[in-house]
Amino acid sequence: MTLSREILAGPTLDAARALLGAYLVREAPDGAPEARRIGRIVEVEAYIGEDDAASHARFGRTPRNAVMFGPPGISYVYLVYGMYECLNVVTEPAGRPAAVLIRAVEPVAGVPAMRAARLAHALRRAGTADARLRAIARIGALMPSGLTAGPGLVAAAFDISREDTGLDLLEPSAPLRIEAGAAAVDIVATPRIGIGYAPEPWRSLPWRFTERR
DNA sequence: GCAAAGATTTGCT
DNA sequence: GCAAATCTTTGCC
Repeated sequence: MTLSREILAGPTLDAARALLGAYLVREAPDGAPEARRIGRIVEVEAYIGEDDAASHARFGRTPRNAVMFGPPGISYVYLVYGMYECLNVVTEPAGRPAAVLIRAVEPVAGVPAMRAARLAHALRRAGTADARLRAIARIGALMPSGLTAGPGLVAAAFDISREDTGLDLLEPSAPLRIEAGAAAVDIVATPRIGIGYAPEPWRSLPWRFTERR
């Protein structure tokens, strides 16, 4: 199934599978092609409805999650643990709160820009000179895939923040967008990460999708 | 208004 | 393998 508004408007589990293999694209602020960042989406999680005890929508509509109740294809970015931002793609028709969390991408283009953004993010948090040196060494040594191997890291590498909430990710001219790519073939479903607070059966539902490597 | 907890990542034991 | 870092969001008084 190739990515489209229709897919995102449909069942979120189908949308999540369709997002695997699609490209996350961040246009450079100055439009320089060599600084455009592109990543192939390789790990996602689905959050479906107000009944989903792991979803931000479990409290009903709130100021933070309002966009989840809106139309599909829109971005929802939230701050987690006071430190990292995470990008979601809203799914299902307006009125039904659901989204797909982008947990990891495989860098395709713009690796230097991703590394620079990861470093800038880390340096903003580093208080001491020693911490800054460690960050430079650690991030400088990362393989490209390591730059975007987690939801907070994807956001850091692509300069995604809560200000990016509400964008239409399917709009071809959007500065941050998702483009169709070669669909993932071999998909593995496992329980979602970091939701130990949720009771069963939510905690164990296989709503995390990765591409078998 | 206050307190608790969190869709994570990193560093140290 | 575990705890700290860090601050917003939400529930409750």
